[in-house]
Amino acid sequence: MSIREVARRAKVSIATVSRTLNNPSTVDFQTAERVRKAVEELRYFPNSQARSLVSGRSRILGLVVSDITNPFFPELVKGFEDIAIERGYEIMVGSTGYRSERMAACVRRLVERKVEGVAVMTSEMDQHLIDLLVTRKIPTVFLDVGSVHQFINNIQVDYATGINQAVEHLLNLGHTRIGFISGPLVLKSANIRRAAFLECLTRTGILEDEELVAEGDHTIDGGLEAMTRLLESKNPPTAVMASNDLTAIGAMRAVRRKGWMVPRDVSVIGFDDIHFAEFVEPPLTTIALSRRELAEKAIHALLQHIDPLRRKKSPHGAEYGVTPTLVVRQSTAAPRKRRHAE
Amino acid sequence: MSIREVARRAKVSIATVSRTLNNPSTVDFQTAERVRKAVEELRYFPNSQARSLVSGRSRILGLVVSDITNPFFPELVKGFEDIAIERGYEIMVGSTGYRSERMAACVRRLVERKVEGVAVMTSEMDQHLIDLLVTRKIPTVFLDVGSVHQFINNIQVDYATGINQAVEHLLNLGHTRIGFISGPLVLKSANIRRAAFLECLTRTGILEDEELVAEGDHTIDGGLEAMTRLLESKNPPTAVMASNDLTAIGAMRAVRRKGWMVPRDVSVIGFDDIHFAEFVEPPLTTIALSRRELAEKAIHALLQHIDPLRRKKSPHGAEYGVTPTLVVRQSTAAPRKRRHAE
DNA sequence: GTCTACGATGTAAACGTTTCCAAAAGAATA
DNA sequence: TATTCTTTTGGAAACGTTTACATCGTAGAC
Repeated sequence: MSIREVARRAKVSIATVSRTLNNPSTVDFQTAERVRKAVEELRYFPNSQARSLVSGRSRILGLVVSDITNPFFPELVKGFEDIAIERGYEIMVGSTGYRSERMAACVRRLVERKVEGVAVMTSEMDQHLIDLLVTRKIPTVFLDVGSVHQFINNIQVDYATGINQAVEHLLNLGHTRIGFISGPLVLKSANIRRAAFLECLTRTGILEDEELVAEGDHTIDGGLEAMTRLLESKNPPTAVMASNDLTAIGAMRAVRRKGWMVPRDVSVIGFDDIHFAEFVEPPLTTIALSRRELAEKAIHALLQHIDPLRRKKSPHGAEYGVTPTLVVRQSTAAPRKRRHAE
Repeated sequence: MSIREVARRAKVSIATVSRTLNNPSTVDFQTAERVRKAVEELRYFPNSQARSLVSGRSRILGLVVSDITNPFFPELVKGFEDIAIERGYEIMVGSTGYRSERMAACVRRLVERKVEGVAVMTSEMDQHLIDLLVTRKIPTVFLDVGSVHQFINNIQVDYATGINQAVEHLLNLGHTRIGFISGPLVLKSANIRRAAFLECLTRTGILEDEELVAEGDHTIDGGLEAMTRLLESKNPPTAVMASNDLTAIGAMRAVRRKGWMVPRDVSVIGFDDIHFAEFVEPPLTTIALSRRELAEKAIHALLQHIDPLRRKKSPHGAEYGVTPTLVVRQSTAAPRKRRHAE
């Protein structure tokens, strides 16, 4: 059961067993073999709690997401898990459900489990929770909403580039009335995306009309409602961009409900490129944000702190960038002449 | 940082601090208050590794899934997490990616972390891994593929009931040629579903034709391919049931590609009722398998073992049941007369 | 042949808790 | 007043590791 029994069976001390497991080069080959044999025979597995208690390293990374049920996240979790395992870490996932007390409970659990780093891939976090992590010197990486600091990293999505590609795509097709459906504006992250969209649309002189932007809630139903409102205006947009793919899918439904067709009557562009985007009808043109890349950057950022920490010189947090790119599918096309809102 | 500092600040022994945290009734109210104040001021969080090392209870439950990216799982994970947290446990999720060496690594990690129970919600597990868990007296619950044993529980999905409902629904609509697209037959779980479908179809005298059943792989593309094959036969089915929703969605695409329409030319029924089923075009009629219920049953089964274990009388494993039910949406309708395969 | 250095091993002290046991101090009983 | 029982507290041993330090050969250098 414990290292002691392995030691007894291999006729060595527990120290030698430990060394065989962690630092085989420091023990005689013959002895090591004997130990390994004993380990095998007893089916001994080291107790990681004891291990990390004494070594101070839990080898766990925390991942905080808002809602695993949101199709954006599973791929992120998967990437995170794959890479973490590869690097010898485990992950502990927590969903906040957008509720701040769940977020607090989640952080508390991570701290108690002595995670060596936390990736917060959801909307902002209360300052006192951040302090909690910082005072414990736990490296943290945020998505979009973090301000770089000691132990605090941030991954900044370069919205402008992706959105510009999309707008250009629409302009080339001949669109001039381009609408936008945002996420819920209570969320800082939704505001960031909204600001990026509007900034780009106004810069190209496209968006003059207040009527062309609506608020959704990052769900299909929200997108449907928002788009319905947009379509009710006297002069509806000929193309609409959405803050995420679910919203875009909802928007497409709204178009269809009105008896119009995508992309014939309205072009639709999403954001994220969730797996399903490829499989809706018509396949959704969208701005792809690679979850794999997000996961890679996040873990890289965390590890950057962890190893040097052992060497007593922990670097300052850093800013990382991820650039989304347009994926053209079939939900966009040249606009059709319309006389009126029929 | 540690309990010792709290003790010093509250001018008590560490034993008293521990008692205040775990068993407040055994310590004087005034003292307890003093301790709580110190805990608060120092922002002390107990170290769960030390805690579980000595108490022998990790308060972690393991959840093994095949692929978090498969839309069936996120809801399961969510339910599992919610309920576990509620009961004072954490969860540790592992994806196997259908690869047995990943499964082994996953189990190993769970064992090393001393999880108090494991839910294996994926296809079968090698016997030696099961033995690993059993000899360590770690309660386990399987989905469909487990054989009840000491410490081993199983949740049996009552496929017959759900499938019967679906077949009856199709019969009532007037269908007589009903096809079926299975999952990958290398997976035991896919075989179980397939057997249940075929058994039901042959019982009602519906399925005589080998040509009406095809093998998919539980993905959209697999469903598309399989359905395409089915549609190529001289006398294609007027309705098709699929082993899961992704397959059904793929099947619908195949129908559309052929220039036919769902449900006008072919009715389609899925299985699982993933969240997206409601949002495809047309909304998918499917046999709903509640992930929430699965999670509840799984945790219930595990907890059943864990608490009594402390009281030295651990019950034998048990069999639990979950009954899926038909959800009628718009992918099914009465068959249209057809002369030929056009 | 002695000295030094090094490689292989063991001993024991941590790590931060929980919990058993004993002690102390009243309170209740005889 | 002496005894017993509570209630509250502290001391110390465990839990299963890692790791600094000590020990002991043995080989190479002189």
